[in-house]
Amino acid sequence: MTLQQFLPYRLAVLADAVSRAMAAVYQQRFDLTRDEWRLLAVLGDRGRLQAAEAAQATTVDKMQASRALRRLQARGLVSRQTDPDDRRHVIVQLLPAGRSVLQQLNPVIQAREAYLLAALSEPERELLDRALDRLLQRAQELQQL
Amino acid sequence: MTLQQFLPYRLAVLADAVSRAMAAVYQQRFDLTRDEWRLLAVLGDRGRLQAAEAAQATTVDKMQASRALRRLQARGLVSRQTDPDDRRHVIVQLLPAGRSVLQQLNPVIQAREAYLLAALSEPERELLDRALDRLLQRAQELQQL
DNA sequence: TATTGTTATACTCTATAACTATA
DNA sequence: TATAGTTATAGAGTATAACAATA
Repeated sequence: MTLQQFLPYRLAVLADAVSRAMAAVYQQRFDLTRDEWRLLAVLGDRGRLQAAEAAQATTVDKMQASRALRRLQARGLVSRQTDPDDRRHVIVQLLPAGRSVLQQLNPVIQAREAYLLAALSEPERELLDRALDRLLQRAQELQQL
Repeated sequence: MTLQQFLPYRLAVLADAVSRAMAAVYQQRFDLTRDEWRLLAVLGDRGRLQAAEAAQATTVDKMQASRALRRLQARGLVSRQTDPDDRRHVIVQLLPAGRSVLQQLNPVIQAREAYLLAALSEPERELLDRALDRLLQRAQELQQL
């Protein structure tokens, strides 16, 4: 067993390095946490969502999502309103200030992603794409044992 | 920007799932943390090391490594001795009890890794191997900006 | 009785830096 | 003065479960 060749270790080291490279952008420029950024990104992409939907789409658990959304609301980046049709639901929506943050962040974030992907040829990218999906599926199967 | 297609997000989700699938093994069977397991694995592979070398090889920082190694020593899995040639150095070495833990863990851990990799063909595995290296290199470049 | 979201709490992890001893 | 390792400490993140409001 060589740790340096062990796939779980390599994935952890890579994900950590990539995550830091991205976090540096949204932390330094807008003082956002990873959860806050993910929630903003999902709201930017999919519009109004229930809190639970936003949590699921970002793989942030509902408790952390609740706190992150409250911070985003306090900063005027999103709105939170109880759904009149089912008053247990909270509808979350991006506000103009939140959209502005995304519009400033996205070019930088996407440029960094593009720089990473430029390490690979197009066929390699497609294969990586499929490999990540398949590995995730198997990892989730292992977790359920 | 779709979070679900964003490479850093996908890597984070995958690494987390894979990490949990492995941690379940060494946590439940031997009450080891991730850092403790990494240090044991490196010591099993490379024999006696200075504390700083062990930390570097596991990407665990020296402070966390110091604590993890003390816990491993308290459980009788490793020994820590000041190097007589330079009394600032601490030499860490796997003890028989530590080797026994590794011998019980490794087959299970490696079977899980093999199950993950069975999702890919041999040429795909080779490509993934190179892709992870190249992506890591670029991620580290981005971090230094 | 079940569901959505919030609150509480304890625990772990992480980051920064100060400190000790050796060189 | 620099290095290896340890200790201290505060802050962030995580996990579990209890709770209130609503259905």
